[in-house]
Amino acid sequence: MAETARHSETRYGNRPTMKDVAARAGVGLKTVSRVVNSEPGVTPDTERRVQEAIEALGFRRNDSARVLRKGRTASIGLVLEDLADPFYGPLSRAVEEVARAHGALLINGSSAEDPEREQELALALCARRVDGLIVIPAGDDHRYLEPEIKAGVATVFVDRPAGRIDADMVLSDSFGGAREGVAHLIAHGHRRIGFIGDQPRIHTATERLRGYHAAMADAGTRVEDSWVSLGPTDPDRVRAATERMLSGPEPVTAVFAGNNRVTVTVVRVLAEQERRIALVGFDDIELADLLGITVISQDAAAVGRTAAEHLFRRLDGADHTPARVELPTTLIARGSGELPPA
Amino acid sequence: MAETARHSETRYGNRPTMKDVAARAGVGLKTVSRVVNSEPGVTPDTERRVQEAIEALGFRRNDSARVLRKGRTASIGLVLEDLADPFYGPLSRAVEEVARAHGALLINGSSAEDPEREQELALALCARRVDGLIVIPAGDDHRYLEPEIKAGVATVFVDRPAGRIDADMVLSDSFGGAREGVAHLIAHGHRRIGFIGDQPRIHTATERLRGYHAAMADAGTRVEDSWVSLGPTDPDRVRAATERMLSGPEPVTAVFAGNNRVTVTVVRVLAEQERRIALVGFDDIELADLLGITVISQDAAAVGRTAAEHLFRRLDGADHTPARVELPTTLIARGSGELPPA
DNA sequence: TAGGCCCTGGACAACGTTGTCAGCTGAATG
DNA sequence: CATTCAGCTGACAACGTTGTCCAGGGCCTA
Repeated sequence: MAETARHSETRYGNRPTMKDVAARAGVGLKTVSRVVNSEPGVTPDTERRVQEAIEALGFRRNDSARVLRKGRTASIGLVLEDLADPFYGPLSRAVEEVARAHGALLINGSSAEDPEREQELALALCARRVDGLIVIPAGDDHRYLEPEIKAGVATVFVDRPAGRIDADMVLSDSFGGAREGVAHLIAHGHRRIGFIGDQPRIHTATERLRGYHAAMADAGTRVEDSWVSLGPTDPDRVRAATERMLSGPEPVTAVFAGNNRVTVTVVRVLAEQERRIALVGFDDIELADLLGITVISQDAAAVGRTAAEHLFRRLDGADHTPARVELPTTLIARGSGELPPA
Repeated sequence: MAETARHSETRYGNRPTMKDVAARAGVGLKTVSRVVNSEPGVTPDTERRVQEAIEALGFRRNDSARVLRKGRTASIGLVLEDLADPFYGPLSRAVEEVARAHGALLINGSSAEDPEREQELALALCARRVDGLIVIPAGDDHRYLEPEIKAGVATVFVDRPAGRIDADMVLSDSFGGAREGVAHLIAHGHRRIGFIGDQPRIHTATERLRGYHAAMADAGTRVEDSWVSLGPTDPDRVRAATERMLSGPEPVTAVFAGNNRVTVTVVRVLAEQERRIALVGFDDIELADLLGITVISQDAAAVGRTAAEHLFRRLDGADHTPARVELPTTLIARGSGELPPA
């Protein structure tokens, strides 16, 4: 007896279906479908009757059934690292705007920099049959997406390259940006320059480190091991790393911060110092202008927009070979990067 | 002839179905279903054969069909104002975490403060049959959601109250927070205090204004019309409003900023002034500690978490009457709010 | 007035999955 | 050796929608 009760409660409160609407309006099922989809071939009078029935019953089309029938979901998935990160907010929003322009919804999730969670999320989105997928890689092996891509899920990797798979990518010029930033410090007289970046398994982290080394090499400047620190970007570690560089036998006179989270912490630590230490950070930050922080800026919104547009171009049938787009960065001088060595 | 070609290309690259897997593994359809859902009653040997077929064909379950059959989508919708706003990032992330803990995906969209777009989005999510809906209202009439709520979509309104409908809400104490912030300024000797807030149709904006008036009245302090400015929070308008208050016949000595966007712009304008103007802002901001900005902080993550937990409690069957939760705010003194009148 | 055409409306199958139920096999039991 | 039972397995319907196709009726024309 509990059987039937449970049943009727479970499936979303017994929502009315087109069949119910049809019955109430005294028309055929298909006619309701035509009205709901604004298809031609329905008399104004019939349409009115159907609309009234829809109104009265509180009917709403079940898109799951629609998707099942049509094959397209009009939705795309976005797997990013952390929705709460100020870099990804604008990126996500830009993707959403493009999706909206194409009549698609956005489903997104955060991987929290965990490769397993990235995979889990991406595959869950594929199971929902998103038309396309934008992934900010946490892991470095994306072969698990091969069947999906082959099956037609338009996929674009963003911010970091895909691993062991040939696919579309939209990246920022991490190497060039870091190189320019460090060269900027060198140009202002610095030689002992620290680098604090993210974990080495993250591509952008190693690219930026590579840029650092390139700039130092360009200037014929030696690099001490103790000036470089890669690892998780939680405040505690970054703080410790910064303080270590500032207090060693050969203390640095400038720091290059590998991303926005690092920059924020480094700024705090530097504010506590007596010496004025120069700083250039990768990624712009809100209010950085007021704090006078010199940054290498990458346009998160542009990255997201580019990726999404690329994705929809793919969906619209263009099946050129996988493309790799690299967007330039901009150095914005605001003071902290122009301080002379102390 | 193009007919068949178009057809076969359209539906997502002819993905394999359970039927295909069954055929390849030489088993029945239902057995594949059992394996995919880890249901009991399958011989290890059979399971292996099925797994191999799945592997070989690159099969992935079609969740649309599953949803159609089962009635639950294991996903919730979040309609917010702007994903790129630093207040909503953490909120969204908190919702996501709770959803994840309940095995649900998050679909979200930005209303851009447009009531029509809010409705469009919310209803689109309902058509996808999300199990629950979290809405940060842009409009002030949510009767359009009545049939959905009646049909079983667990709905929670956040940050601002629902309009003309009885539903669950999770709010911050805008009135109390603003009152405390303004009282703080008064306690530090200010009498001519400006208020810059969002458009009056936004509930939190008027609540905060009410708090401002309450604090001023508490102190028996007169309020000039020219000290109050409500409107869109784009930098240009806020800048103009701020400059007007600072240059009138009775210039203010302190400003209360109605939200984070306003605060950011006001900080910029104040930095250009010769006089030191006191400031308290509603919402905390990244790096506000370094800039010494005193704020009324509301915990965005806590708001999101509370709302999501409430939603899932609803889904789990608790059908108490609609609840209204109000979360407290915290004043964080950092210097800008403690400046004496100039 | 008869014939043909267009316009509207409806019956039916199909989308890919899961729930129900019945059949089959092999082992355990009388 | 017959019978029962349990454990696997598969056939079939159903979920709610849309595409296909056909029927009926009104209107125009010859």
